[in-house]
Amino acid sequence: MKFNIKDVAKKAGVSISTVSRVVNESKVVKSETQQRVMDAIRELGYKPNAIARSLKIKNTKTIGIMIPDISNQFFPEVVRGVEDIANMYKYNIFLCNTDRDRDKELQYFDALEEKQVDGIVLMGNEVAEDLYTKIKLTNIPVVLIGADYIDVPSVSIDHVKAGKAMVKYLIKKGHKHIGLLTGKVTDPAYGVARLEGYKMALEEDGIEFKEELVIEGDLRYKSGYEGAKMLLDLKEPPTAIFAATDEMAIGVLRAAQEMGIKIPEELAIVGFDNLDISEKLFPSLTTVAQPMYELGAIGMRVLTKILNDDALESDKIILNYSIIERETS
Amino acid sequence: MKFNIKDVAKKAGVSISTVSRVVNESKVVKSETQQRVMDAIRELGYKPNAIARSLKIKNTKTIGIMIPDISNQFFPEVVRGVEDIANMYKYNIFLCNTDRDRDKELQYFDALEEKQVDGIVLMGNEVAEDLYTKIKLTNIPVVLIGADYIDVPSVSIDHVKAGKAMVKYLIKKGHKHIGLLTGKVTDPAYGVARLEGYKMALEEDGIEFKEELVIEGDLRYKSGYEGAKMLLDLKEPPTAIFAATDEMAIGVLRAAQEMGIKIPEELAIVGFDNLDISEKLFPSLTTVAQPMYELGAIGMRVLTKILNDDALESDKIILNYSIIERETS
DNA sequence: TTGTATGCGTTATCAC
DNA sequence: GTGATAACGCATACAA
Repeated sequence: MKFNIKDVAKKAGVSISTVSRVVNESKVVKSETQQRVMDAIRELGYKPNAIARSLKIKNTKTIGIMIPDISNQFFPEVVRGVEDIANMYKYNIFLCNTDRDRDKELQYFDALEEKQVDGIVLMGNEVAEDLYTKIKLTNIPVVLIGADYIDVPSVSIDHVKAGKAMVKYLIKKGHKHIGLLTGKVTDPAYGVARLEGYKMALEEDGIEFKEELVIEGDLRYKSGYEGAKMLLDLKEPPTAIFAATDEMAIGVLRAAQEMGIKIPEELAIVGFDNLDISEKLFPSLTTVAQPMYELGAIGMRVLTKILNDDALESDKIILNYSIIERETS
Repeated sequence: MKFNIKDVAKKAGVSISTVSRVVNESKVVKSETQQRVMDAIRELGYKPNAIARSLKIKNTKTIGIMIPDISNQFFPEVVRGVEDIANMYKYNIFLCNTDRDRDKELQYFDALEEKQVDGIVLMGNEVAEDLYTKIKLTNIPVVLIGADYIDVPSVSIDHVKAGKAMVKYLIKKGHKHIGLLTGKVTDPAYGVARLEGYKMALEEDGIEFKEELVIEGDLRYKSGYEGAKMLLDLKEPPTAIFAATDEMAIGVLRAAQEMGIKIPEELAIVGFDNLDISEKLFPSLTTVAQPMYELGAIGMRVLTKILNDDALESDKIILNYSIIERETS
């Protein structure tokens, strides 16, 4: 039922080397024998065994992608970017959901190494000590997406600048009392960067920073919803809320709408990421767009360059963000 | 920098068979030598080469999953289900986005075969002739998710019954003039099944079927939005719209809200799937829940059973749907 | 309990 | 142009 190169060789009356040559499109084979071999291949339904091939040639045309969770709306778009480019260069990709769990990360990393992937694209904002050690120890190229704080090729956006730009946009709109729903203060991109951008924008415009206007969440819907309720229950509630992710912003939107607050007249809401859904909501969400697909695609492109020993212009690629003004502001 | 079993053997002063035995946790090794070998492994940072192993033992602990598009909200949840179970059984998964493109499907299928995956999970409502031929020809087990119309193990829901149930729900709510936004009439699940269920429900309640109330779309947001506009522009617009997917329903919602139509007082909107976002909208969406995670998880579970030669109770597993009543109806 | 030797399906080097 | 043959890194039958 399943044939190998030997079977083909026998059937075509040639040696396995010749079969190998035609499979690998070597030019030296006489076109007549080539035809015979191709006939045999077709008749037997022969498929080369990529495992055997990989063992010999020491690459697998396979890469791994580690992300926190594919069911979080943010990541599918990135993965799609990776996959499209990977496919273009004939790579297959192993998908690994880590849930930001240290053990799972290490476990998957080991599995990817053992399966001899040619490269790994890594996503998730914090890279734990242990994982970083592994990255430095392995000879498998790793590229980081969405963050740039370790000594590894990466593609990301400038989160501080982006956050700051959004707050400045709000200020220009006349807001002086702006709530911030941020990520964990330990999360470099969605926690510290967002808060830093927020503070910088306020400071530049001489607006006082008020502790009670910033609430730490976990970037998900529920914490956006709950954070908004807290903010909106303040004696002096904000006139605008900046959520660290669109998902949180959707929670804010829902909370505000439940309370009968008019958007954007009584409350402006802005998010971060530009999820696919954000423009489909009513009212549609103002947000800072992260080029998610490009993050993935360019990340993978960088990886292919590394794998081809092509020169990289830079180890750290910074992509542009943009503020998308819609109906919630 | 990269060591193999031979290096470990030398370092530990044993043969490669012994190293192989401790790596594979064979019980026969004397605990003293086992310790020596483990020390050598640790010191060298040895990682077994899964490719070589696979070549020898003829399985790869790898499966492939083919879906139309990971960036369509429906699939990440399914993939997550697959991955969780796969991970539990120590499988890694190749992610393949086919875009419902025939060529891509064939291409990926070939690639998965060549890479010797142990099994394939297939999703997407139509299985093209060519692909089906390949499935029947290969000896790699394939399980189908979300559809059950070919001679392959599958897990899905009863789409006709589910569609019918939703329409009956609408009728019980007092609606007699119900619009249907369906998928392509060639799509077994989202096209024909939805229409069939709709017709059955109407018929049972003696409601006349009106051609102009059903519009064929492509299951995506835009076609929901546009379909809704057409329906709502009718001289006698429907009092309820049943969209074949939540994504379409979100388009309907947006269209209605733009037109200032009160939901659900003036128009009920119901969808299908129960996407994560659907309960977060305002108003939240009434829909029939497809157990997406379970579809994936159980599909993968079936695959592991096949791979272990465990008995399958049934080749065709039908999961339950449920109607989730929320604010749009 | 451990070691030797063979083969998994390829590619590539070297002859012819 | 083509064919033997030796790796690739491992698991395992068999011997010791």
